[in-house]
Amino acid sequence: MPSIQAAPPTNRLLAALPNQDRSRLLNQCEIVELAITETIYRAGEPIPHVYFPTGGFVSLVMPIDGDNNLEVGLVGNEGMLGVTLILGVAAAPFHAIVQGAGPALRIATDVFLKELELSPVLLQELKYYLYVSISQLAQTNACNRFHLVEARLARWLLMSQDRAHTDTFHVTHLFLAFMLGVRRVGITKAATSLQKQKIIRYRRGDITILDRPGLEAAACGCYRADKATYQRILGD
Amino acid sequence: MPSIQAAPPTNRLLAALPNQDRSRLLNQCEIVELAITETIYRAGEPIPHVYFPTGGFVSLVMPIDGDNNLEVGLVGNEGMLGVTLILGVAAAPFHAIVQGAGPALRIATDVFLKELELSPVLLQELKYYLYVSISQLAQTNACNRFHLVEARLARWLLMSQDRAHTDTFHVTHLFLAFMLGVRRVGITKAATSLQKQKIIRYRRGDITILDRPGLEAAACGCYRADKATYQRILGD
DNA sequence: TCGTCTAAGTGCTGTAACGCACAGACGGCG
DNA sequence: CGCCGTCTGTGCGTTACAGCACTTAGACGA
Repeated sequence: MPSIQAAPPTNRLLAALPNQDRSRLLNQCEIVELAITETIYRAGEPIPHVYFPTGGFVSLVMPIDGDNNLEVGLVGNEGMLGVTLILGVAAAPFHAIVQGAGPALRIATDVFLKELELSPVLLQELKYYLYVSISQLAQTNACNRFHLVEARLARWLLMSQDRAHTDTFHVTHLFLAFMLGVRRVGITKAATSLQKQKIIRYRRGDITILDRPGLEAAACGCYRADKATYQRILGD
Repeated sequence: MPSIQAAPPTNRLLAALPNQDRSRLLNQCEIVELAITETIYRAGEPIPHVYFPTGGFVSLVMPIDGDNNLEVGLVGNEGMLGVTLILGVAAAPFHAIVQGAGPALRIATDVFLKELELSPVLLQELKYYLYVSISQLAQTNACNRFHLVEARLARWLLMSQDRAHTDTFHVTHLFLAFMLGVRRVGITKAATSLQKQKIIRYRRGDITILDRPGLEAAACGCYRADKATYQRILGD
């Protein structure tokens, strides 16, 4: 494992499979590099491939009223893109937009569906993952309603750090505003506050997390709640 | 208490099944009366029965921070309670609280799971329903973020009317505030505005819808979007 | 070296919604 | 009948965020 820094070269869903199922699935995969801002799925359109991110991570974005967007989920090496295929629907429910560059394993949809039939363990695991995703969707819903921008920003940074496996990543205030459904200035205010507390440092789109415990304290409980749900359903 | 004389005696999911599957399922069902404010599931706790409402309807409520709650879904005779069981998880993801009194068909969880294995058509239909529920969860998320209380109240009234199958139902401002995650006074303002436009009339908890087209105009596009999604995935 | 671009900071005003307090209004019940 | 609890209406100050405009600061290429 030629790991640079902390980035594990694996996807957690795949890692949990029995050896035989995993190697059969891996044989069908190709490694692709996710490019930042790349749109992988568009809401309502067919899903051509599923992805198991290993290094990159991807936002799930719900469009509304034509001109607004809201991030409703984040997928990294703990999850997969296209899990709703197990429900027998070809169309993606949301946009999927690459948020952090990095590798992913990719499989064509029809091949994936055949593999699902061959591996009950894989199917059950993905059902669990879908359940976790549903719970987190509802958690995010309530979070957006009740929590302040600063706490939500802190939560977003924690989730991104978990998926980026690095302390520094590139994301502008404008893009964060887009993701969290607030104005850019709202992000500027919240980020400035976090910076004054020496929790983060940023410079022209490069954000560095300086004080992870401080960030966890600044975030709302939703971050811990999400992790707990994942652990409860998918933990080993 | 609203009368349910207009309620069709059927559940749409069950109605769509082939005769043989439906009658086998119905044989295992018992008819129960859902009482208003009754809690059917608590988030995180096991699901003892699944329900197919025929006349009553039920709110799905996400608890957050211990003292707040947010409605994330509404289930009437177009859906079912406990659909996440098809993912192999015993625990309910949200609270389920009866919103409109009326009958429902009920089956014990273990019996239901056995029926699922016997009826692939039932399973596929519930997968579709779960997909629709996920889409609506995201829709509600974005709606809560971007739309004003009055539009969201209008949407809620439309959804409730669809599920109550009557123009009048009982719900106080306080309860609406609880459901929509706003203060009671916010509901009072929005409801007063709708009443001044002669779209609704209410009196001590009894709300009557006077002008359904007007209500649809006052609601945000999320109402239509939800219906379109249901129709696209589950329509005949 | 200079113009241009993009990211970020600042200041202003407007408004949706909150928190609270209190007043009327109706209905059930002793 | 009168009391009380529930439901609704209203007002006032506060907060969080929106919308808009403008400035500052690096980055970069001609």
